[in-house]
Amino acid sequence: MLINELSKKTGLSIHTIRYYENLGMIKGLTDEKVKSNNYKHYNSNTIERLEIIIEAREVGFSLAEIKKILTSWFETTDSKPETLELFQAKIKEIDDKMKYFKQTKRLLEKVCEKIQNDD
Amino acid sequence: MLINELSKKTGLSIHTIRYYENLGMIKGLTDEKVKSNNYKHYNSNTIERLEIIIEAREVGFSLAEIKKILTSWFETTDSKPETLELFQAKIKEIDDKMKYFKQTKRLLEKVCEKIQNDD
DNA sequence: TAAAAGTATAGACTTCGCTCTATGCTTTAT
DNA sequence: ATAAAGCATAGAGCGAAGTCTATACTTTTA
Repeated sequence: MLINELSKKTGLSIHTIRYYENLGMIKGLTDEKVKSNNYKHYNSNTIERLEIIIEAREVGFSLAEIKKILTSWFETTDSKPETLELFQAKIKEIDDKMKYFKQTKRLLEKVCEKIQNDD
Repeated sequence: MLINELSKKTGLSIHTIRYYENLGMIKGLTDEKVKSNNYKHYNSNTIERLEIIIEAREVGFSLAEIKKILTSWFETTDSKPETLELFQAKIKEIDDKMKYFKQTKRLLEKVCEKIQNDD
């Protein structure tokens, strides 16, 4: 599929997809058989990768961090202990953030109660 | 307490604290009795506010949004329905983000398993 | 009393993550 | 065959959230 279809399937703008491609987070391939253009083709793996990007950026991970996650998940075969440690640290980060989420949610709920009781 | 102490108690840099003060998210008071300087004094309420800021920015809320939360929590007495709706929407946002958190956490756990099994 | 450290204000600079514009080539539609 | 739409690259611009620097005054310390 070409970039337009990819954009529609993921909900990301064409500009954003190209931005991620420039950062090396996804990769389209130009069809060797067609030499008249250099249009890039994307496959279902690209969609998978973009969905992971969307999820992880919601969590607040930087694009650089997300790139590492993608590499370890899709490309790397070696099992470096430091990579393992990195991701274990990320899991801990998520758990920590969950705490902030729960606290902030509770605060917002209290704010709502306060507003409703001020009638 | 002066800004240096506030910085140490919250872990935020003096620059960041001043930045938040310029945005109107916190407010220090100059001691009227001391006219020779205009040093600002902060109290425990400022610490509370900064702790809320730290929590909520982890959640991904913008400083403008956080400012609204602070105002509703500490200052406002009126109960506008649109404010209530705003915060209810924010609570929903948090719930949605929680889903992404769980998915990303699961992915990271799988990445860790993959690394460990590749031995 | 002189030096060092703390405080305030203003504004420049930086990074991140887009977003948009210009230009030019290719393909599709009429 | 011409116009419209799609694709690519390069680079400019932007808003958010800091971060840093310069300058000047005040307070503390030696």
